[in-house]
This record gives sequence, structure tokens and C-alpha cells, in this order.
Amino acid sequence: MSRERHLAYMTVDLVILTVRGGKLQVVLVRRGKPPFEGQLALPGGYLEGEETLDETALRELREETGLDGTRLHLEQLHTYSDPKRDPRGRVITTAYLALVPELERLVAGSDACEALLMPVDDALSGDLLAFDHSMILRDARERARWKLEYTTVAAAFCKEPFTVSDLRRVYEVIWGFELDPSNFRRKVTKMDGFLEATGQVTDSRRGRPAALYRRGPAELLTLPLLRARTRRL
Amino acid sequence: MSRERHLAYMTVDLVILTVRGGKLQVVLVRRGKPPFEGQLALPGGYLEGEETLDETALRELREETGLDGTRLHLEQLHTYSDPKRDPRGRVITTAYLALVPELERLVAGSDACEALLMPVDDALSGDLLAFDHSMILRDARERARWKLEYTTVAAAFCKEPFTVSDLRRVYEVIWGFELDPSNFRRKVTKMDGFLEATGQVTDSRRGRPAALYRRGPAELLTLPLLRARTRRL
DNA sequence: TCAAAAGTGTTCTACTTACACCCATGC
DNA sequence: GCATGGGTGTAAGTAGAACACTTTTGA
Repeated sequence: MSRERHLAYMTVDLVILTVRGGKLQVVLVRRGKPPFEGQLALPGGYLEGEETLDETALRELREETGLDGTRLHLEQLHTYSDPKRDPRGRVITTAYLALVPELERLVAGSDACEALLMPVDDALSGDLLAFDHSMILRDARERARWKLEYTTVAAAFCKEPFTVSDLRRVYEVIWGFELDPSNFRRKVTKMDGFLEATGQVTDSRRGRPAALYRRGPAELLTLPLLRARTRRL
Repeated sequence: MSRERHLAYMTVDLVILTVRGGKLQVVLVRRGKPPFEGQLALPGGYLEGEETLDETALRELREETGLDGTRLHLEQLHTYSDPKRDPRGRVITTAYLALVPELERLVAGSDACEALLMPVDDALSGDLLAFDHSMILRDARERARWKLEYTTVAAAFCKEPFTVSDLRRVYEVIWGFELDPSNFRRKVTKMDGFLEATGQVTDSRRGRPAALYRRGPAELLTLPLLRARTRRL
């Protein structure tokens, strides 16, 4: 039995998604040193000192984008451990998913010489990304789609305050089809805790001004599904 | 800047859940050596050699229960990285969730002197478990409840072939309330790909014999939710 | 024949869908 | 006025909840 207890390097990779120009986009960096020098990759870095992975993710997010992850949707996705995933040796990475409303600045990190925003579809076409980052990005997009279906995270893509149409456009971009504006509005406004009215309206450029909302406290979209006869046992 | 790249030991901890005696139960081991000697803990072990975490989880599951994880529901849950979570030093663990229909045998692992099944509620009352395993178990139960709501994993708790009532009892135990048998049956049988009829029936002990089913190929429970006007963009 | 569990039918209600229509603004 | 997007009303269809009722077995 080769019962060697393996010491491994731990890294965190970030999938930072945003909606821009009618497309779901991801933050990528061009690697400034080997391995995969010059290729595109997800931003990330080593776990340092006494950090938790969450803290590493927050630090990397700040270094890369200047954003404060504590006020954003930032969640752990999955841990990737294929021994061949990094040619340098045993490097295990935990991927985090960040959903951000906008990106004011993109800051190049220490081992990146360039940070950029790219449509997810483009990033996944061909074999563009370093390491196993194509797989990670695919998993992240799946998770985002799934979460939109069952939770209120779509609002995490909207800069507050936002309109019902802003929110609807997020769903349309990520799901790839149009939603009926009137029915969509009824559903999200009637759902308890999804949206909070600010009382303000947009100063419209075209058409009637739209009411402005903030994110509400609700996180899950409730649905009856298999439930019936909800008598407590 | 203390930019030391941290080497860490990686472990895998298993949350093996099953439904027995009308309760959700979890497999625990009594630790045979320090730290936390004599206390209860989730079964787990070190990542070894060139294993992936998935392979470690499969190996541990087989060692602990004799079960073949490739034929069960086994999924990665979350990675826990608090630097103080293990008094021995920096040990990062990835938790896996296994849903099993039954446990024929429980095999004590190398650093465990005893493996046992315990109701999840009991395991979480007080501060029974070693390390951060109470938190892991709580997270696992949350994930299981959530997955029952949106996927067909409930069937993973049922030994094939099973009846609609067997399946319903799983939901009732995990959600904590009764479901209407007739409406439940209609929903799960009408849902495409959830159940596959075997054509067989139980040899009933009481009442009319029940039709027997196998798990179908479907994994997600489809629901319209926010969707309307599904015209492709 | 009775009890018990499986399974079907039926009514009422609530929600979804599709779409007509009104509202408020800029030009 | 007219175009544009915001927002409401509503009729038809669908799906869930509740529960009465039938079926099939063991005792």
C-alpha cells in the first residue's frame, strides 16, 4: 500500500461573470509566465499564510477587479484535483463563482500582465484557456444557469438601483430566449422579498420612466413542486 | 507581504446518508487515535499518491461501507479550509455527500475502531462530532433537502426495485411532513424519466400489491418558474 | 367481511400564458 | 402626434390540492 499522505499546493481560481453588451462575459488574464505563458486563464492565486479559501478568493477578487466580494455574490463552486491538471506538479484548485454588476476597473495581478473581459461563449470555443480552466468555466456557467432558475441571484448582476427590465435582460441573456415583459414583471414583483421598491424612477431616455428597485432579502424562489398536504409530521 | 505558498494536507470526509427507521441517518466512526480520540467523526482519510479527490472518496466509501460509489449518488459538497479546523496543522478537507439505499455492512477503517449509523438530528445535537464535522453535516443535510426539491435524487435512497410509497417516505422523512399519496403518485409517475415501471409488483404483506419501479434517466425536475414566452433569441 | 394499502376520478382553485390595452415620456 | 418602452387587465388553459371512491390483497 502506497499510503503516502500527499502534501499539495492549494490555489483559488475565480470565475467572475458579468452581463455586458447583451452577453454573459468572464474576466480572464493573459498569463505572464510559464506554464501556459501568454495563454488566457481564469484569475487566481495561491492560498497564503493562514488564509481560508474564502479569504483567498476575496483577496484575489480585490486584486483583480478592485471589487469587494463581501458585498457581491461570491460562492465556492468545486475543487479540482486531477494530478495532471498543472504541469508543475500537485496543485489542487478551488474554483469560486463571482457574479458582478459591472467592472469599473480591471487590475492586472502579479503573474498576469493583462486582464480582460470576454464573452463566455468565445472563451469556451476552441481550446483557448490554460490548465483545466475551460472545464471550470463550463461548470461555472452551468451553476449560474441553475441558480438563476431556483434562486434570486440574477439580481446580483444588476447595479442598484435597477429596473424590472434590467433584471429581465439578465435572464434573457443567460437563458438565451426572450421572456414576456408583463408576465415577468408580475412574477418578480409579486414574489415576496425578491425586489424592494425604492420609490424612484429612471429619467427615461425613451418611453415611460421605469420604477427602480433594490435587491430584497429573499434568496430562494419558493415553488410547490412535489409538495402537497403540508401537514407537519 | 508574507506571500508563502502554502503546502497543505488534503483529506476527504464523507457524509453517507441513508433513510432507516423513518429517520435520516448518517454513518459515523469513533476515532481510534488523536486528535479527538474516542469522539465521533465523519469517515474520511488522506488524499494519497496520484489520486483525485473523487477517487479518494470512492476508496473511502468502499473501505467504510463496502459500497461501490460509481453506482450510487456521490457528489462533491464543499471544501473546508479554516486553518484552525485541525489541531495537527494545515489540513484542508473536501466533503462528499453519498446517498445510499441501505448499508449491508459497516467496516471500520484504519484509524477508526468502530463505524455506526446514527440519526442526523442526534448527531447534530450537542457538540458530538470531532473537528468541524457538525458544520459539514449540517451543510450536507441542507444540500440533500435542496436537491430533493429540485432533482430526482430522492430515488437514490431507494433500493431497486422500489414502490411509489417507498419514494414518498423518503420525501416525508427528509422534509418532515406528510405528502398526499395520490397526488404524489400522479406527479412522480407523470414526470418523464423519473420512474421506469418494471411490470412487477410487490408480494404485499398488507393491502393491494404495489407496482415496482426503477430509477429513470431524468435528473432534474423541470419547472416553468420565471419562464414564459419561450421564443429563442 | 374487514382492514389496509394501492391507485383513479373529480371538483375547486390558483396560477400561467398570451395578448390587448393604457400610461408616460422624448422628439 | 407618434414611437417607445413601462405597466395593468383579462380570458383561456393548465396544474395543484383535497378528498371521495374503487381495487386488490391478507387475515
